[in-house]
Amino acid sequence: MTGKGIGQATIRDVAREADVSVASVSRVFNRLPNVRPELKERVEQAARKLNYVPHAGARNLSMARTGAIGVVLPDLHGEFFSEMLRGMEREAALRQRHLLLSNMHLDIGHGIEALRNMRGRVDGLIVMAPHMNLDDLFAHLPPSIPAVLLNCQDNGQGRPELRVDNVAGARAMVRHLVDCGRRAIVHIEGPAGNIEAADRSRGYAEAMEAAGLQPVILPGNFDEESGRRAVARLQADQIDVDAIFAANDMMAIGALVALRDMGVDVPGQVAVAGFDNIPLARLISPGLTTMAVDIADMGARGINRLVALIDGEAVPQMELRQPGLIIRTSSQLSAA
Amino acid sequence: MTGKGIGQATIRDVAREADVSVASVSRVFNRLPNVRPELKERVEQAARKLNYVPHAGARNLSMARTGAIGVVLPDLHGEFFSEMLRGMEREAALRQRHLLLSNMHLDIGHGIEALRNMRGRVDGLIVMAPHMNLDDLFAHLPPSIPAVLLNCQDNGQGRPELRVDNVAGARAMVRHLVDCGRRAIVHIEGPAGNIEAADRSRGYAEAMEAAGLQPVILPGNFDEESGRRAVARLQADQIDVDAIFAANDMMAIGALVALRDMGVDVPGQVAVAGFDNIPLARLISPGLTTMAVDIADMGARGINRLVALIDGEAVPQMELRQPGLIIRTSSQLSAA
DNA sequence: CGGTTTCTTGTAACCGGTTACAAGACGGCT
DNA sequence: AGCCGTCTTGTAACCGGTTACAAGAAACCG
Repeated sequence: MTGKGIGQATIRDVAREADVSVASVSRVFNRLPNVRPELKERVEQAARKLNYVPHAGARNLSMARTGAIGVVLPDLHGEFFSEMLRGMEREAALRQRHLLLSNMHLDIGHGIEALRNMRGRVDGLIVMAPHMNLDDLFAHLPPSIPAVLLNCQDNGQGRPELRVDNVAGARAMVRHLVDCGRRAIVHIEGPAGNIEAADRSRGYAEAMEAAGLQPVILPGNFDEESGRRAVARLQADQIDVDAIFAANDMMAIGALVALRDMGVDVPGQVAVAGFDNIPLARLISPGLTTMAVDIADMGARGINRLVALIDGEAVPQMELRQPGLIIRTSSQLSAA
Repeated sequence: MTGKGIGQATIRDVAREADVSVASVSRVFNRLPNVRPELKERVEQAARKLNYVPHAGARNLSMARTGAIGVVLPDLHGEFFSEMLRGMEREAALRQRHLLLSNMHLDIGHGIEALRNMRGRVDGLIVMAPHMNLDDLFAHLPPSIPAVLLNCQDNGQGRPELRVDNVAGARAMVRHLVDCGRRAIVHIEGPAGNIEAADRSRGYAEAMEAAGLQPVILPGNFDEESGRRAVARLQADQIDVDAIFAANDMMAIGALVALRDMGVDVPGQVAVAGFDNIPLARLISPGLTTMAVDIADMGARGINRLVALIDGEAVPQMELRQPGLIIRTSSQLSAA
């Protein structure tokens, strides 16, 4: 035996110490009403003496309920995910649930393994996987585990879903930029295969066409650095531009910083806009115009739905949330 | 019976289906070598047919090991915690561990309950509680559960600890500001009762005294708004100031924004400095001078230590990490 | 061919709780 | 006193895995 100590007291130890049955100890700890005060006192004393703490794992097994929720995210970089997690945590704490983190690093085989590992560990799953096909993902999972999907691609499993209307949001942003007098509006796209990126790109293209303007799309992958690179590319290729609409705020900020370094005036010469309204968007200078998705709230609602689902209540199959335009300095009217 | 479905297949179902014993099924799933290929094939086929996924909870109970690590944080606001969490997640994934989140909202009674709830759910704990007395916290917990403390107050429990040398960092920052020619250096403090805030405040006061300068301390509580308020207070009270050293970056940024709104030139009239080097510090304009703590790395090392501890290896009792000065535009030499 | 070793497989106890069920204690009633 | 209902308490099965141990089969040996 290692030096790990004598192991912790179990419910049977307490029962022996208090000279009662395990059932009684269980009743005391679960605050069931039908237990004589004198006996209750004896049990509590014994538990204190042995420094007994109930073993949650054993409890979970016998009750077939863990009180935990599995959160499967593609990544943890940036404020987007931390905001989402914050919202989830708030709601979960409110409902006496824990959050079990698991990120699936792009690779689907790994993702499936991650999901299977959750069985018996959590009561339900929140899955945010804008970058992968969910049919593949859920195919290897028993269908009875409750799950709520956040910003995922279409799925045939009929699971409840929360989504942001990215197409409409992107359209609205283009219209705003046009209203500000911009014409040469360039879009920096998100990573390939990401459904949110694709939707925003589509909204952009549609709105540009509707306005009779020529769409110009540069590649990106949602991080600051790719926003920077896009601007460098614009300069190198001498592309005419009076507005940049990035598919998310981090890229917009990268673009902003790059433009600042190049001495280009924002919004004087070029307007910049993003998407998500991460906390940073308000703090950066100039303030970043963006489409507000209440990220934390979305996470919270996801948890909310999932808990309802776990408790067997009916939940709406799908909710499409409309993002709202937040106008800040970075898209002020151009001198006209 | 509710409409929850017929429940999932268990190891016994698979055993029956494949006409073998549960032990054999277990051996197949745990990849033990001593099982005849033909039998292995039969088990795998049965498992596929029943869509069997092992129940992690049951496994954990019988092996007395969960593969999960409990992370107890005081809050989830702001980039500091999300960076820390990101670092932890990275390291945990590397070591095939899950993270179970739990934040203790300031209240110690609640905190104790949160810790107790972790027994049987996790193999060990990472505790970051700069704002509460750990003796109280751990007194109600069996001492045998492994735990690593991050930036905590002194504790008599002799648990491994990781800490940032906040006093030295604050001193270094004051010296830097003095070197830049600043004399009227005001400190915006963190919340009362927070050990990190107290240490930074102490470092500030010591360094000011050493430089023969008069310390001036304003209250704050680590959020942006309190940085803003401190600046308003400075203006209202007509306090003479040519540098503001906030106890963390978020307050420094609040101060920066407030000064910007007031038309005060940074760093021309007033230098601003923070502490932590959150990602935002680099992006804001002017760039924020700050003390760099590699937050994500610290989280990762915490996990690393904890895993070693769980595995019964020896780990150093305490590590004091030195933060590094990052000079950005917000503290450029004043015109002299 | 019998004895020993090695490999495969199954039986049943165990992890630490919960809980259905039964039995005993007690009080109130006729 | 006898009967019944209510309240308290204990016994033992169960949740779904792992694993010590034993037994049977196969291989190897002299």
